[in-house]
Amino acid sequence: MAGPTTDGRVLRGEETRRAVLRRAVAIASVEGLDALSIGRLATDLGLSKSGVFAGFGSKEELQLATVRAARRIFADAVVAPVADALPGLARARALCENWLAYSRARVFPGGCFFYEVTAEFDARPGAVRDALAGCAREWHGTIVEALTDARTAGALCPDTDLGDLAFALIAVLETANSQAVLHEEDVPYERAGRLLLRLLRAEATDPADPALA
Amino acid sequence: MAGPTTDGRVLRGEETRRAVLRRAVAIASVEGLDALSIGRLATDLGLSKSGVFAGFGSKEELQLATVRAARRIFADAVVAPVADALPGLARARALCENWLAYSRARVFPGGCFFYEVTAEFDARPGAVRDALAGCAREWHGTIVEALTDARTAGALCPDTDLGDLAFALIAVLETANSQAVLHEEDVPYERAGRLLLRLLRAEATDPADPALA
DNA sequence: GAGATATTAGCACGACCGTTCGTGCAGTTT
DNA sequence: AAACTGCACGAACGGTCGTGCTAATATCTC
Repeated sequence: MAGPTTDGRVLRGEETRRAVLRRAVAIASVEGLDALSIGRLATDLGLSKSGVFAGFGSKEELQLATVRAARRIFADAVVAPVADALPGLARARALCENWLAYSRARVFPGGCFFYEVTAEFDARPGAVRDALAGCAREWHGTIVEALTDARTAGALCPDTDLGDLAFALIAVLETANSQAVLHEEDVPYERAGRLLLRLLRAEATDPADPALA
Repeated sequence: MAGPTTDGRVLRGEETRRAVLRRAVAIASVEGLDALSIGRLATDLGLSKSGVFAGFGSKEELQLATVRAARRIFADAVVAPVADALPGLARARALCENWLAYSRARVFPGGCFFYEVTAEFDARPGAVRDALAGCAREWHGTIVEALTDARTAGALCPDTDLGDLAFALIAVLETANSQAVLHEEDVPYERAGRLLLRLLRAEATDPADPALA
């Protein structure tokens, strides 16, 4: 019945949960989800260990909540802004450019949260891995969707393998992030920008398409 | 003056060190270098904690030794076999194909050791990060060297940016590993195989070069 | 043989881990 | 005003962590 709760107690609770998660995504992007410790979060935020624990119920639930929080931040930074862009090729390119900007700006201090954390959990079955696999599929799907629109609109060759193209785009993005963070330099982002355009132009019906300017 | 030691005591020591590292690289490729614990290694191998500790002197030295051990395994699996291949384009391609086979065969149970561990440490300054950055540069250099030979031999366009090309090849390899491990499927390896050839052909003077068959 | 040396074991330490419990307090409901 | 609800607290639990010590045990040198 009641809409969003106005109970001051639960509102305060949600606020501390948010504060914990804000700190958690930052730590995890640098040191991984395993390095999240309840005691450390509590100390950092001036809370009690048991208070932090109670807000999530278990370490794994804290990790899952952290993944969800990161997903939201990523969506806001990378996906949401392309709503303005035209569908199709322009939107696909905007997604990639936004991604590079998101990594470059260190929206998460350790670079892309999902790069760090997926490498950490990709070989460890469990709820966290499943959640991360879901995020990866979602992002992959977002790109494929934009590419599909582009092909439907006639901007991409009809026989282009969209799965391969999306794979290649994502590969360029993630590697740019990885090398830029590891070596602390910007060159990888410049390489990625060039390669992105080449990959799209190679499949475009009109290499001089204004969306690829 | 004695060459390689024949002292049975140090030989035994080296053997247990090797045993520890064999286990360590396997664990680290799945769970990361932070998940390496001296007590766990000791239990797994039926040794005492202090025995394992004494063989390395500190946790960080154990991590560094693990990286060195992984580097050796990688070099043996991926780089060494291409000595037979002709230099140039054929060798560049062989490096990439060997890399895919190395990931696919799970030479390390968690997929590529360096993918896992580099993501873990890329944003954490320290000796481990430096060692990993060195390995990355070395691998990057190996590819660029092969590509340079190929261009010198006239197999690649003279104006090809070899850095960009090496970046793209590595991007495809690492992403294949990442997605294959995360989703437990083989499709990424097939995509990578196709994309590899496309990338090389796009820069080749003769797209029908037998090295790209 | 005796004695030097290098690898391993046993044990203890302080610190931190995730988790559980009982309690206090602020806000809501009646 | 009284009863109830939900968040946060402090203290404590059993474990594991990395790291020091001090023996014990092989192996080498003489």
